[in-house]
Amino acid sequence: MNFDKNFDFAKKEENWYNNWQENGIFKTEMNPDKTPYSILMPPPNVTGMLHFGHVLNHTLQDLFIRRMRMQGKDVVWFPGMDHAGIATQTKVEQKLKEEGKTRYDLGRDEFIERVWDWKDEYGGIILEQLKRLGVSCDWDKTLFTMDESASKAVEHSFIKLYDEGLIYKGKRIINWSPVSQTALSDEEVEFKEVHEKLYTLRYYFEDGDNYLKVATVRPETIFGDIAVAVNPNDKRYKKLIGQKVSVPIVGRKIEIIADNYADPEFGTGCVKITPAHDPNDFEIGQRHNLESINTINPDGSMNELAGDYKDLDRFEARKRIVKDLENNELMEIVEDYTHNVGFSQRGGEPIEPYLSDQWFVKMKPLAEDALKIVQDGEINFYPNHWVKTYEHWMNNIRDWCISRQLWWGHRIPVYYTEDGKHTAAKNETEARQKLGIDENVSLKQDEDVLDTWFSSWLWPMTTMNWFDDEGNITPDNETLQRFLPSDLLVTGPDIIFFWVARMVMATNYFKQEIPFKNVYFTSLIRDGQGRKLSKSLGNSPDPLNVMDKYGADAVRFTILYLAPLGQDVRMEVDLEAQDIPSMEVGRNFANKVWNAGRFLKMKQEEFGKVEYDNSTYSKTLADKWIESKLHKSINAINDHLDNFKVTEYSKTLYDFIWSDFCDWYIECLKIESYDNTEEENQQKVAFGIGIFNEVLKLLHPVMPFITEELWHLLNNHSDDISISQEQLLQSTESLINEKVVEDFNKIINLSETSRSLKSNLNGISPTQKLPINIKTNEANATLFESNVSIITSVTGSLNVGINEPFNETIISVTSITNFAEVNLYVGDAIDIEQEKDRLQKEIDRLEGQVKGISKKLSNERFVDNAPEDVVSREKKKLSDMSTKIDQLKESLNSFK
RNA sequence: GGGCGAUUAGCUCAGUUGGUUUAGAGCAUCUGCCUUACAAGCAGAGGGUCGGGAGUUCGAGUCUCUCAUCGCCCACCA
Repeated sequence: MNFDKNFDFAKKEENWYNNWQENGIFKTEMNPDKTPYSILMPPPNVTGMLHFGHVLNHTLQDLFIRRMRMQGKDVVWFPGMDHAGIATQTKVEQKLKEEGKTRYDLGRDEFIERVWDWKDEYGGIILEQLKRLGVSCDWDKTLFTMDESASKAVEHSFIKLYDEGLIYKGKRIINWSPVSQTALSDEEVEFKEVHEKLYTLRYYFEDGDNYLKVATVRPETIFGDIAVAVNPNDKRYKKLIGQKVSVPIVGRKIEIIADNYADPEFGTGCVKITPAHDPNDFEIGQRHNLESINTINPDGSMNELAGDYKDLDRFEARKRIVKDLENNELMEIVEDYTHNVGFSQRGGEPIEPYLSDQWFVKMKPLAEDALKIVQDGEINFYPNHWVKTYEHWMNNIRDWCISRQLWWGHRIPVYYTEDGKHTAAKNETEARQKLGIDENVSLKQDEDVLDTWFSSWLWPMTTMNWFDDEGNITPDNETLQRFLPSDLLVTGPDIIFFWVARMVMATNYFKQEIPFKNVYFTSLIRDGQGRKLSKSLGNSPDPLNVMDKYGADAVRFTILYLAPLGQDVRMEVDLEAQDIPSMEVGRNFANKVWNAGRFLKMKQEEFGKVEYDNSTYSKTLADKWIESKLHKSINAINDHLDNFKVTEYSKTLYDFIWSDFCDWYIECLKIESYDNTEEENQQKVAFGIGIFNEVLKLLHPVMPFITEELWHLLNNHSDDISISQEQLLQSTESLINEKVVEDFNKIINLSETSRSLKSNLNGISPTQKLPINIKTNEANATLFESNVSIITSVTGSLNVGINEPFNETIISVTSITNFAEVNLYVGDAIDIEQEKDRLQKEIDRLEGQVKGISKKLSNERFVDNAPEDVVSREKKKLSDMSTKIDQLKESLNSFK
């Protein structure tokens, strides 16, 4: 037999993936006779590397896509890649730095060319890594967010929003990254608690004797001070309003103004107002018509207005100023102070609130519909509690800063005349038309590019050919018509605002559609200490190493098995070994499946391969039982996946295959084959393989490789077809036979009872075969007689008597089940006192329970209020237990 | 400050609308097995006052309130 003892995943997984691609197994069909099903794949960053978040994410998506394909749906799953503005530009700039150059040395056009070169050479490694995982998307449809079609979509939507008044340019306080030297959106800033100092400074009045105490954490911004605010109701300062004080060191005179923003309870109740460096101060400045003085350069150093401190980094400047204030007795007090400061989510550098001209999207009008869509249940979130987070964001939405001071990205399609007139347009010609100027007037395009998410929010449309490859709008094309909205989006809750919410807005605004019907928010994967697995923490092994060790199937299975809906997953990691030991769950399971297949193949070769013929073969109890179990499992699987309960789906498969199919069905097949003719055995094995083929299909969506291999080995299929083209078995209610299940459970129960009896006896080896006798009613007796060889084998008995007269001459031990009394004839090798003790304990335990149930039943309120079936169940329990107690007492007495 | 989620065996987690004797599984532990698909396996065993308290109910791991601890998100008063 050409069948290795273990599945050679290292070789086979790669072979099968190549095979699938060569044979176009994942090609989009566009078959109008089938029901459409689509999943919107989140595009990874072009700079990205595979991490366990991707593994979970794409395993889930692939599970649903493969399953739907096997349910006869016309599936659409398109991969893509995000140009990742800042990340990519930073990568290339770092490379240039090694050559001793900056992007300014190259100029814009040449720099962008270099980025494209970089992209061609290093970009998109992650897409190759995803193939290792086995994802079955249509690679021919891969879209890059900088491709012509996607870029035209960006341009089109910008112009439309601009024309309709939803995009505007304004001078605002934005989040500035001094490292990347660009603006960031609010979502890209993370607040962290920091321990700093609170400095109380002296702002002297014009008399030169008295001073106002003003607290600040940023003394370096005094150069931008324009006023001091006090609360109008603060009695201490009421009469000072309108007076002037001088800024320490600087000496400039500023006015004391009244504003409710000043909290009398905090600090001294006086706030210095620096509109260019604080969002709240900016608003106060607007209210009071104050000037804004910017004293910091884009790189975070002080500018010429900071006098002696010019060119110092703002933090260095702070230290010096503090010292100088102290030396000049301008410092009242320095206290420890803990507060929150914004950091760049990407680079981790402190963010500078910075006054500058930027482009914004007006979000309120877009948010109204987007909120309603989710509240009305047009889009379902799994788990549902994320709706609250979504609502909160939508209700408190702020305008989105979309301009970035970068070169890599979609350049803002706005053209300016020299005198400052501007409009958004596809090109200069269109701009001239819109501005009503003639072609001699020179135009300049905006220098900035758009936030990467500005192309991402169009993804549901751009991936479906909203614009074609030549850049023409094709809103009525077949893909969009049939597959928008997508059926499912699988993503992490960390990008609910960045992406999910904005896609709802954009798709609704531009296409009057919802982008997707269901959103599955994945678990977060954490290490043994509960920390998120992340590159920056360096606490994550490379998934590729883990797959090398356990196989992609095992990793896929384990991660679904361990990742419940809405709960984070903790996995112990071994960084040194680049290992996640819990992956053994999947590996062991894969091995189990493999060996079940191996056994069936062995039997097939032993007896000869035939077609299963249900007219000649008569099914045994075990056959009917496994069929019932299979169809029940199919129902359970459907139910779980309809509700996105993937953990339960994988547990159902695991238990069915391991406990039912391997532990019981295969064992029965072995035993039954001893008494069969060869023809019967051929049919029996063909039947068993028939069941196993259905199992493989059910398992294929989560373990695509091993199931493909086994399906081919057992059925001798040629390599150009795939199990993924097969149809999943539908459950047939008539094959679910509860009587059969009940009967078979009795056999299982007999087995467990006698094994347990035996292994708890001193002096008897568990492998020793002994005679047993089963006392039971007539119906059960018939059942057991017709399955006596199975019972003999699974109970490990020498022989099995059914309702034979009790042989009192041989010492026996007894166990009482709900339907039978099992006597194990042990001879005199056992410790009788120990056995008596065991029986007495069992009697005591049961009597305790009988007492409880009797009490319950004598409670009138229980009998009157509880439903009838509950009461009768309790009554039956009571009588069953009493019978058991009697039987146990009887066997106890037999020792006396 | 506001919101969300968690707390069940040594560890990681199940536990469906309250009602099945003894609250389940995997891992780990202990005992015994190389039984001819699988030692990545098989058989058996031990281990839990379901975070604390109160309440509703005939009946609570499950519903309500409260407290505690942990995690996450949002806001950001110098």
